[in-house]
Amino acid sequence: MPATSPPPPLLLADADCCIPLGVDPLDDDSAQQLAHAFKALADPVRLRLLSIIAAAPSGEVCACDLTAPVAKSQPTVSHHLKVLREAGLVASRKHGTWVHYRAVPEQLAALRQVLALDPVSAP
Amino acid sequence: MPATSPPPPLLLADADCCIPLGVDPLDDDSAQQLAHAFKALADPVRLRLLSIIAAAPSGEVCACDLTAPVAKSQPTVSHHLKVLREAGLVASRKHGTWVHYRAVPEQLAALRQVLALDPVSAP
DNA sequence: GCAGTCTATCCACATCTATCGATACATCCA
DNA sequence: TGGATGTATCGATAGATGTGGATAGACTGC
Repeated sequence: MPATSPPPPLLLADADCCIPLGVDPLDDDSAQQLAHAFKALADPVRLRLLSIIAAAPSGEVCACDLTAPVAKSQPTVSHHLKVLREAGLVASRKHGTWVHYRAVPEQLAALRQVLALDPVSAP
Repeated sequence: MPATSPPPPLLLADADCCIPLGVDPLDDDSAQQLAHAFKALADPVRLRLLSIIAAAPSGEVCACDLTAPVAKSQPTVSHHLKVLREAGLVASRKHGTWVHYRAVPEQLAALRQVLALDPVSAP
């Protein structure tokens, strides 16, 4: 049923949850959002998928070219891509039968900023 | 039995697994190590603990002051601190009966570097 | 020594998650 | 229109993980 639309990828850049860890203790809500984002990175298959996508010269990679490098089944790769998409780390674009994935630099930058200890070292 | 010593915290800075994601696709071993580190960050309680430790003015926090802020039991907090310690994100120091925890900036910097897309933006 | 306190470990349990076969959906082409 | 292909979803299952009570170990002060 289309009553419940798919949850939009949470954009950390828009939230107030990206204060460097060393500056202010996290409140509970921010910690929940950040944990969700880091959870998407907490799997070797997803890290490899993200690195393949991010390192692509064209900036985009067809999903059909992602199953072989990670040596997983097509449903498994699709599941991991969904997790990365819902975490806002990648974005997808339909191109006929194929789906092309690209990295979202803003989300990666937001996570980098959180891992900083002082406010100045955050780019 | 003390035959098996506790595993040392894996130091990403010493490994060759900290190449920015956008530069080179990750090999399987590097992905495993990185996933282990990000897994430590993939829990809201651990993120809050790490932020409290990293934001401490003295640079250290007694474990006895960490149970109340996160509203978890002492065994649970001890477990999460162990995960952070084994991931190399915090270090501990015994001070009599108490144990003081401090953040490990090098490990956080290594993870930040991985989340970069281009080699120059890595500090 | 002994009681009290702080920390880590052990154990059990509920929940979450990665994985893959089967299948549905969407699109293209003949 | 029908077959082929790429992708997403469903269902089931094995393994990982968060949580806390009970308990052991370490240290302090009396």
